[in-house]
Amino acid sequence: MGIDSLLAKLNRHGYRVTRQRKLVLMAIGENACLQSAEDIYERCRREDKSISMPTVYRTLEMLVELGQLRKLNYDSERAWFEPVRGEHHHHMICQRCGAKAQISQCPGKLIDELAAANNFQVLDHRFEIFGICGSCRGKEEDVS
Amino acid sequence: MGIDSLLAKLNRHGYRVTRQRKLVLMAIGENACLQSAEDIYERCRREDKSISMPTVYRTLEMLVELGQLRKLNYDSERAWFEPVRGEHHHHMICQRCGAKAQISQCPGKLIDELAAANNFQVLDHRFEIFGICGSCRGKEEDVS
DNA sequence: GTCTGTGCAAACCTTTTGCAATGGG
DNA sequence: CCCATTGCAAAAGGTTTGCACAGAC
Repeated sequence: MGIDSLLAKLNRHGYRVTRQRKLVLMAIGENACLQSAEDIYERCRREDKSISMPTVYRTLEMLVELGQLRKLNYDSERAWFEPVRGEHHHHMICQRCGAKAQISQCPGKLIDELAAANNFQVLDHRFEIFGICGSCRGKEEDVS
Repeated sequence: MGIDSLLAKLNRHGYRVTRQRKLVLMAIGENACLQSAEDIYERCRREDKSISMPTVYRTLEMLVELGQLRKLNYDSERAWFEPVRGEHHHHMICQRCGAKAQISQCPGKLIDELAAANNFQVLDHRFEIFGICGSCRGKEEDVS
């Protein structure tokens, strides 16, 4: 979904289209991968120094509620956000360089089986792999 | 691993065996499922009111480093801890009542395939299912 | 006796909130 | 014009740290 259709969607839901909301949407759209609120704030400030952190957080919260943004908590440091678009996916996260690669495979079949077996209504799921990415492993070999 | 052998392990690693560390180990041992630092603190205080929150956190950190405790961050509220013992498992978490059921199935095969395909060295992984548990679904039906 | 571990208080850091001023429709 | 939205400053809340004292070995 492009920025314009997202802005139209805000409008349709009774939200006002402001300079700040456009900035946040652009910041998210530029980078398809996981970003922290701080990342998004910095990206917005490159365009307009007057935007504030509370506004970024409030906009992110709104987008999560509208189903346009996914919020992930996989470490205790901070929350991570990514646009909901394209294929469903998960992540492989490098603990050395912080690289976040998307993986299209999902243990969905396993989830369905578990849900059926336990009469559990699934609303969401998390699947992440942590370790050292190929690039960092290459560098390790160079050093040793 | 029982409390005594854990205390012996602390000793072997050069840590002193203190009243507070015994309390934390007992608190963790009593409850096999996920607990927050606050939960563990309260459980300790039932035995001894003098234990402090920083000590609980420092002990939890030590146990994570010793590989005796797993720390999970699946929400933005707080961290969750569980003893590392018994079978490897994941969790189904009820977003209504907070119940945390262990699930023995693990997408390990998928993880191995992805690691091999991407030259990724896997150090850890997360897999959680969120939704409404069977018990809460039952109550829902009663109301409607 | 030595040096690790503890409690207390305060700091930290991300995220949220109260409020008066701004600006979108 | 009205009221949603904003920026600022301050609060919140989980977690960590500095420091002097207590206690394990």
